[in-house]
Amino acid sequence: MTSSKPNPSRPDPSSVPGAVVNRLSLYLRELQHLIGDGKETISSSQLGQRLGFTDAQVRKDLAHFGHFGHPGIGYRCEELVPAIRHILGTDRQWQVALVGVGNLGRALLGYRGFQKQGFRIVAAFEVEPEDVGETIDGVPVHHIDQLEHVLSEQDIELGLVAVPAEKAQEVTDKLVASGVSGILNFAPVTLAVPEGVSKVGVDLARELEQVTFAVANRGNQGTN
Amino acid sequence: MTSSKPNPSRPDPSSVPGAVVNRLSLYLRELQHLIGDGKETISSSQLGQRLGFTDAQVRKDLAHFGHFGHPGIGYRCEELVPAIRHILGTDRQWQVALVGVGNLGRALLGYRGFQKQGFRIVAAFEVEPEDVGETIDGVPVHHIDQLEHVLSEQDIELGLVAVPAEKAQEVTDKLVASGVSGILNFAPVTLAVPEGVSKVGVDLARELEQVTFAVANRGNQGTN
DNA sequence: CATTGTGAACTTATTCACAGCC
DNA sequence: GGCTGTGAATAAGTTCACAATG
Repeated sequence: MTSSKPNPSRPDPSSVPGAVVNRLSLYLRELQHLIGDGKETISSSQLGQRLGFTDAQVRKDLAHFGHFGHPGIGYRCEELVPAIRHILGTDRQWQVALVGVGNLGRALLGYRGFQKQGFRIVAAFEVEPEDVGETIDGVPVHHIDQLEHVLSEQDIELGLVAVPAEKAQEVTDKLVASGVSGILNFAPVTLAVPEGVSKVGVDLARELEQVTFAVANRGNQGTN
Repeated sequence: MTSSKPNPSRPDPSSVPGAVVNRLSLYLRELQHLIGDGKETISSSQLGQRLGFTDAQVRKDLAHFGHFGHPGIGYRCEELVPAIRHILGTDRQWQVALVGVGNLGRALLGYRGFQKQGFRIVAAFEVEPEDVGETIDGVPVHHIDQLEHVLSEQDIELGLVAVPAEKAQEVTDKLVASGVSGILNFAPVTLAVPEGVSKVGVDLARELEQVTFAVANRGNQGTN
């Protein structure tokens, strides 16, 4: 404990359930759309309605991190967006490395959504000699053996793993050894990462399986 | 109730929590790797260990759907894999339509992981005239106006939405009108779908935000 | 007076622990 | 002896409901 009176804007972050963080990023996305539509404030019930949550859920989630609302008014979009970005850690730029410039890797290099949220892919890596040396969407493709060297110079904190399943763990180990602290993994394997390194996995076939389960068992409207 | 004695292999599927289904597909993936490695049986504790769950969790999840284990032995991989595929609905082929052959759409067309799990993208759609008529990875690209027509002939049940956010709802409405019953959405918006249609959203920037939260708040090992 | 923030009630999910089985 | 399936116990997450508030 640093102070006797708990600071409402910075509660113990490791006690926050993952589901809350997931919803937080959903709130952020929706708020950004709302701002685009010129809306100035939104109530917890309106926001919840758009995303399929209750008003209480929205308020509780946000209350984990501070007092962002205004009684009688709701939440001011322009105020809440930077607050959530701060919580998520995206109130600054993150430099990202990509490993694997196959099909998916190339799509990630061109994906605009990353830049919009402050992510910049600044280096890509491959084993295939024919891809090395190329520049794709402004990003230089290095040989994978250069990974540690390039990362040591560029202050890259996040890694995208877009290699075949068999190579994913090996690549992950290299990223970790090079000091990366978070990984987004597109290979269909569960990666082992050391304590202190975070990872999230995106497996497209698994996502579709969630859909087929719901379809085969009629009426599960599903995760966002 | 259809019978007095509850059938253990087919419980009410809509009562199964989404988180269970999500883990189920993770079990499936791991089991498929295990078979590839020549392992014949696995215990709930071993399987749990590999994925970061408790043994009880694994057993409870599977017990939702039937009696798949063998006391003293564990689960037989070759037996459990088809059982889970049946539960998830992937014990058959699913025909899939893709809308949007930009960056991401093209990557999806070439993605091998879909085919491995029984998904076949059989038609793609675009607005941009220069892409229409093309064949990418063996998949014909039709004009979006042909969507309803093509889908009516091909028994396509799932749709992949890989268009810009502004067009995603419109495209979704068309897919739904054409009889699709499940949607995997890559656009960074929350889609509205009618009752009875299932959807799952994959927002790459949001996934990365889950990583940055964990990194910015040290030690949340993260999903998967 | 619409709307937040929040304890208390409730619901859902996870883990424990052990009888039953191979 | 090793391991499952499961009811009971515990923990976590969600909703209710209402006092506080600009």
